[in-house]
Amino acid sequence: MSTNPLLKGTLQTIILKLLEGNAEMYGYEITQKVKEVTAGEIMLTEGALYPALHKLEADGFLETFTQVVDNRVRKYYRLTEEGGKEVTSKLDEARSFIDQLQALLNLKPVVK
Amino acid sequence: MSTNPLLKGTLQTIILKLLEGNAEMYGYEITQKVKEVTAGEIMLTEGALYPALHKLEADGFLETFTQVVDNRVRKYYRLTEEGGKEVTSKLDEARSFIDQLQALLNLKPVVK
DNA sequence: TTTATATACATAATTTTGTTATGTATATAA
DNA sequence: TTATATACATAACAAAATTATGTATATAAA
Repeated sequence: MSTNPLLKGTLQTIILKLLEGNAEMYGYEITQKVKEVTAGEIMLTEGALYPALHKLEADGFLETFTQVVDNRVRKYYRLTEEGGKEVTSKLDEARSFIDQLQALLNLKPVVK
Repeated sequence: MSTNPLLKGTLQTIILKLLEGNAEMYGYEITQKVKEVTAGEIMLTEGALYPALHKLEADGFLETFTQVVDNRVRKYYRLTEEGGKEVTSKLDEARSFIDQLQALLNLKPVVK
């Protein structure tokens, strides 16, 4: 898997948002979902994804449980209550940052 | 000065774009312009800005000249021809990334 | 007058957060 | 039996920030 350098700083937000819309997801599923939604343009690397999931769990934003499917272990993640609040907060930040960035780069779409 | 963690990866693009619209700018001027355009929400740190300018120059995208104003030295930067092409390329990347990110975060504004 | 703030540059130490590489293990299609 | 997909994890490394520090001048405030 390969990634975009612009991803920096947004990975946690992406994970949290996906888990807001999906109740529970496992790591590999997250990589596939991101690939699907972005038509293959954003591919999460495992070296970035798993440490990010571990950190979100350590921070109390995610909780986990495992399940064996086809003799393979899946580790499912879901939002904690704290995590639910964090989604809102991170989304606000992302929204604001995208606005400012578009202003700086003159990419602001003209509202008709 | 303080910054947004989301800035990661976009600083060079911001610098290049500002220099596309301004012919020549010096470092401090860039920090002020960014602050102004983003209503103080994005503040470039000197520890990020100056190394970024030096790198863009080393890469051949910017050229410099100095000027003394009020007994203080200013180092002006302007785009090289190579730099001009790089702006287009970086902007395309940024545009695409913002699109994908908005899709993932469900922030896509509804087109009316 | 001396102190804080603004202007103007630069760099070193550190931290964050990625990429790349490697490892383990099972299932399935070629 | 070999490659690819599924599924996790971590170590070595690199990029790109933050934070801290340093130099120096101009100007407004205490």
